[in-house]
Amino acid sequence: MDAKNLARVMPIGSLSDRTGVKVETIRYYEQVGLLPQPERSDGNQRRYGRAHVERLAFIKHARDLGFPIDGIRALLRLSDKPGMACDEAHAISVAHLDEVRHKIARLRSLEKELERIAAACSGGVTACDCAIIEALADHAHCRHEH
Amino acid sequence: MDAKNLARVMPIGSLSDRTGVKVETIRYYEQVGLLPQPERSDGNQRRYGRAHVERLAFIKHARDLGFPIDGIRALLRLSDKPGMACDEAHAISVAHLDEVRHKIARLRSLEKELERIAAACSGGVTACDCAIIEALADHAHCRHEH
DNA sequence: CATAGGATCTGTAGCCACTTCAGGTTCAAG
DNA sequence: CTTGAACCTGAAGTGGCTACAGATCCTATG
Repeated sequence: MDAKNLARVMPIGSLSDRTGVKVETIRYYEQVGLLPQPERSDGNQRRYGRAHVERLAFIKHARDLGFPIDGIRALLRLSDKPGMACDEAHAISVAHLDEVRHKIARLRSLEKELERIAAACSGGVTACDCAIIEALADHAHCRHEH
Repeated sequence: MDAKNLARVMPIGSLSDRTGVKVETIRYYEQVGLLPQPERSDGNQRRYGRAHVERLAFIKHARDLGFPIDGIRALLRLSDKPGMACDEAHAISVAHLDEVRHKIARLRSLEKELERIAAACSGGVTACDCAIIEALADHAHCRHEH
């Protein structure tokens, strides 16, 4: 019974518990227009329903996947008026995927460079003076672009 | 001759050109204590020398490698008093390398998930209603953790 | 039914690492 | 000497929250 009641007129803390999104973040999402303003209790506290849970779960999932707020706003707009939406949703996702791949590529070249730099000096005080700092001081030492 | 003169009493724009760091960013680095305050012209404009070029190049290189400002501050402190520094520099670099590797791992699992989601709907208007939006709405569909 | 204390409210400031802007001053070429 | 590019300061904006202060509300217990 409790669960059902909660589903109808949840306060913000319960919504937070259900979705794993912090209370402050929920208020932030409302402020920036991702979540619609919910009804309020007599004492002016937010009361959420099932629709809010679903929408916030959608937002959280997309954020976890790294979509920026603006991208999510676009996806939500599409999901509100379904039908024609597919092409556009696909484009947004593919663009995001592209970005993720670029980030991966970039980080991998950083990884290689950092490995090289860190290996140059294994940490003994005597051996270097200091290879890491020297490597950072002179870009010409690098074997990879960044 | 011009190059040598520039090397002695460069204005901020030339320092920017030489290092590839934007003018505003240079002033920002000064403000947060990464770059020492340079001498000023009679008209109160910054004049930089060779030492600044080197230090700024170090900073830029480290930033390009993704070191946070605080890490760079630490590395610079070490490079100022050489000798004992190596252990610490090594620790900072290895910690950073670790972080980079974590980011890569995380991004790779996002990549997989986005690939799956984007492939579910190839973009044709007719076929889906819409698989992407559905996938985002329900975390339970996911094949990977995130 | 009173009260205690946890949950919620608003509004503001802080985080990182810059970027942008407004409104002024200085410098160097012609 | 004039023009216009470069430079100056200080404040505000960016994204995506997080943290706080000080007030109010809600509900479980005595």
